[in-house]
Amino acid sequence: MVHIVDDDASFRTAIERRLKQAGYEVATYPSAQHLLDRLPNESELSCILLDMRIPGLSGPELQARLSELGSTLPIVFLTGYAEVPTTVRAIKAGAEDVLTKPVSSEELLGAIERALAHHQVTRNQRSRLEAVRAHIAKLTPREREVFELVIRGKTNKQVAVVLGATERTIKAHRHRVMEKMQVQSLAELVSLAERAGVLGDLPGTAQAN
Amino acid sequence: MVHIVDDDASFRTAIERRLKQAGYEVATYPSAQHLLDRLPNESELSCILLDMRIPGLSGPELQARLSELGSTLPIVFLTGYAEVPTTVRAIKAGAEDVLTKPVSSEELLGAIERALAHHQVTRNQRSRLEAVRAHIAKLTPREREVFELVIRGKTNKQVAVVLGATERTIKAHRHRVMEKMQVQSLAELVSLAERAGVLGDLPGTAQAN
DNA sequence: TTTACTATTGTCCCATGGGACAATGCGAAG
DNA sequence: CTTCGCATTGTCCCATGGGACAATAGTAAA
Repeated sequence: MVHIVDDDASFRTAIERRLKQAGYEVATYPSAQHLLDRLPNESELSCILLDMRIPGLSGPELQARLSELGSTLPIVFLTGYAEVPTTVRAIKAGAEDVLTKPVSSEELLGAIERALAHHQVTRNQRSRLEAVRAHIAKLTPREREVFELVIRGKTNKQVAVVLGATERTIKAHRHRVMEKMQVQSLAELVSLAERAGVLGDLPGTAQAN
Repeated sequence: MVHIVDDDASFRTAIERRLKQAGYEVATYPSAQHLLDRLPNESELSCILLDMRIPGLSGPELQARLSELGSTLPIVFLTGYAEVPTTVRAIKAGAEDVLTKPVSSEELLGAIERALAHHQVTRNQRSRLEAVRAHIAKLTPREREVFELVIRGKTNKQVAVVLGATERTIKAHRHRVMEKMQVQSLAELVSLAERAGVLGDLPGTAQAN
């Protein structure tokens, strides 16, 4: 599935025809706002073919907006002019590719293939991450506190002191944490936390210049 | 410190003058090979100002070469022509920025500032990573095996079975692993392993399309 | 008010982790 | 041949983790 955003109707249909012929499903949008109004389903394998210069929200602006909304849809930009600074910003902001019009079918299809392949990977990573975060979200405030300390290597006793509770209590919370996070060992718990970005930077390795 | 690679001598000296005036130390190289011959010190805060088109190894080729060599020096490309595909590749390959000639002092100094700031961060991350890897490298083969299993949540008993040894033996190895890795808890050990990329992808979350 | 969730703490008991002290066997480097 | 690093295993003992069973109390929702 490819989402085409371009204000030029004849261009849209031309590209649409090319992509459909290549076996892709296509949805077209005359403006960024049209796409925002019908946000593509994140879970469907797809990418966005986005014109850099369009009336209303510009391509990069739409990219920023989607990013704010947490979208991971890969974006392939199309631009009529070879604007290096814009290209640099777009790629650094995560665009999959930037193509110049007129674009050959080879370039176009290649870029779209890469974008879709990339989306597939991203989507999987994302779903794992969200699964972990969902589990964390189900922890009660107290359990969350215990969690934070446990993954940093604190023993039950140490956690008990910090949180002003009995070791026995911490044991109970810890047990529920392991349960809710669906892990069998401390190692797994730390792995998940690390991958979910719960553990900030480790102290002690700071380095001035 | 800024390393300038450009085949045009007059351009080199012009830029050199501008940068020195802005307070930077400068080293110039007439070709990619000259820079490779005197590889800049990774530990010094610096960046490379690299012309895209130079005789011999091209800019992107030098970039690839440095990358292979494990360099993390940030690269700011300079190009006389607005080549979008090349720009895209350069940025995706990790270039800090791509500027078009003629370049304003504002652009140039801004890009260099960002590159140096980025290098500072990268360098710190890198030194931490290397410290961890250095520790791992000091493990004996057997200790390494124990390490791999322990960070995946295996108990001493389980490790013992897998490696065909007594639980007591594993305990001994494990003890030395904790010692050599300089950590006090399993949680820290897992954190380090995770950050060093020792733990591959977790099984069980695969997802087909 | 009754139910449900959360936080808290206890005791008993067993499994596991980890330190102390000690020893054996093997292969490589000197 | 001797020294050194590595792998191996033992016993004793204590600290810590974790399951089972049980209970109290406050708060918020139904």
